[in-house]
Amino acid sequence: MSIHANSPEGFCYQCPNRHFRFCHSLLNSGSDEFDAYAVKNKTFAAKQFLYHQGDWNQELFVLREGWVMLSRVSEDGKRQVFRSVLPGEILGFQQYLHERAIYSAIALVDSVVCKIPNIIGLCTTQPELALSLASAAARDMMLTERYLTHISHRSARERIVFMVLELYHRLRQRLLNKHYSIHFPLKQEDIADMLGLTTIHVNRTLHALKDDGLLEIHKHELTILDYDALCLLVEYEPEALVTN
Amino acid sequence: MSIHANSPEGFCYQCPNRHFRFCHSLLNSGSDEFDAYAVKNKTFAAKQFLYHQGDWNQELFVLREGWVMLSRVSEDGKRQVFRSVLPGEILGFQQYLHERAIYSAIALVDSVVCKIPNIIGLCTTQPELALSLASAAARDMMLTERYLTHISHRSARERIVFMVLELYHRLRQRLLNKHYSIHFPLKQEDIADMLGLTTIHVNRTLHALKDDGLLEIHKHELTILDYDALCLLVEYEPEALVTN
DNA sequence: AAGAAAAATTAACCTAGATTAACTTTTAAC
DNA sequence: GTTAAAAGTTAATCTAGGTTAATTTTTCTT
Repeated sequence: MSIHANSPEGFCYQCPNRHFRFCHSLLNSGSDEFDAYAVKNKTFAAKQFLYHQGDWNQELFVLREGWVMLSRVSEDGKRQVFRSVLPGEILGFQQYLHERAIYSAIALVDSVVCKIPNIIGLCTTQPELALSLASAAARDMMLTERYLTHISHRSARERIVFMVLELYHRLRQRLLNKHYSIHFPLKQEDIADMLGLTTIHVNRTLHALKDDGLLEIHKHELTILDYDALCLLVEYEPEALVTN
Repeated sequence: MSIHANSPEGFCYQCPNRHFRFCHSLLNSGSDEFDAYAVKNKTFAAKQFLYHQGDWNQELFVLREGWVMLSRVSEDGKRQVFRSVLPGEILGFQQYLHERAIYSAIALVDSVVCKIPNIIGLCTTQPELALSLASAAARDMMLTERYLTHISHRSARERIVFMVLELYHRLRQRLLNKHYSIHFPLKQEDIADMLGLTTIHVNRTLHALKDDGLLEIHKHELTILDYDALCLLVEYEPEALVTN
């Protein structure tokens, strides 16, 4: 007997992400096929890996709370950080194409993820769910394409500003900002590996940005000091960030 | 009365892409809901735009033959080339998220595209189709993420070699190579705008690659002269390129 | 609270690739 | 087949960001 996930007994009932498209699709399926009790939620401590590159992992996760970073270490030891996964976003879908994960997922802060069992099976009976999966994939695609644009053609300063603005807006969509501040667990080395810079140059540039009164990172807290100036600097269009 | 798309009368019947996942899903739906005659195929001459950035376009295309390039011009006039769309690949799904196209699609050679009408409606009744759409999105995502890795952390030479190897493998999957050669319509300026380099430096680097006996571009034909050396140079793993 | 490890910072120097400016070859148009 | 425009080529100079190396600060451990 399955309990409807929308009922107060359901684990999803009080989840702040329940209105985002993918969760919404899961919960509001016409039938009772989706059982919120079947969602195994799991807590990962900071610095714990959800999975490693090369793992044979076939699970789809939704990040309920926390901050997960996707990165890959290449043969020559260099590390590429792909992107951050923020609350309400999906991870692990890539493995349905490759049998093995091409990157590792690490929790940067204590995080809670929901493992969605048998997503393919659910999609088979719920086309709307499959479409929201496609939609989530397309959104991630867009984020990544935007990164590519802003990273391959821009200066170090612009790269950093772009990254900051994007994370800020994604968190603000989830109401996870405090005015112009966000909790920011990325180390300078993470920023460097994400943007293709050296930690030394990231450090230099962050200081310059602070001196110019644009933004500041202090004790894992990032504060935007001059929002308009930052948007102007990188032609940032917040509206391009669709909600999912 | 709809004619089953798999029948010899169907436009798809003799399409070389019919076995790729998305087309396969369209054609092999249990029902007769998908009518291959409903597919409007359209020819675009070289240099013609399929759509422009900013267009309000809600159509999903499959590229039947040719070569389409996705690019965007930013406020300051710089152009970013996102990627090439090759035969059998999908384009236009991005617009289901944004109402407007964030980039332009231009045919680099004479191209034929199939416009899939009412894809959302079809997905509603055919979950398998929605899943293959999600799968295609995830594949494109992976291509783009791979680009990101290989572009943001690598030298000009490595960037170019990576791009070449990837295009070569994608075309080879479609049997569109001639031994180690492919038809290559990208101009040096396109390569530069794709990789975040200047045309001058692309030129220099291409000459160096030719002098080193690695690869050669001549009259829109690209020839890989030393496949193994190229793969070694960028740690290229062809198997990472899933078929879709 | 002390010690060790991780992260951030600073400075000196160096190189890959940008910039500027011609010039040549190829392609397209009439 | 001529001409104009586009694409490709070459060289000289310059700079953003990399490299190396050392120091300081912060964060974990016990």
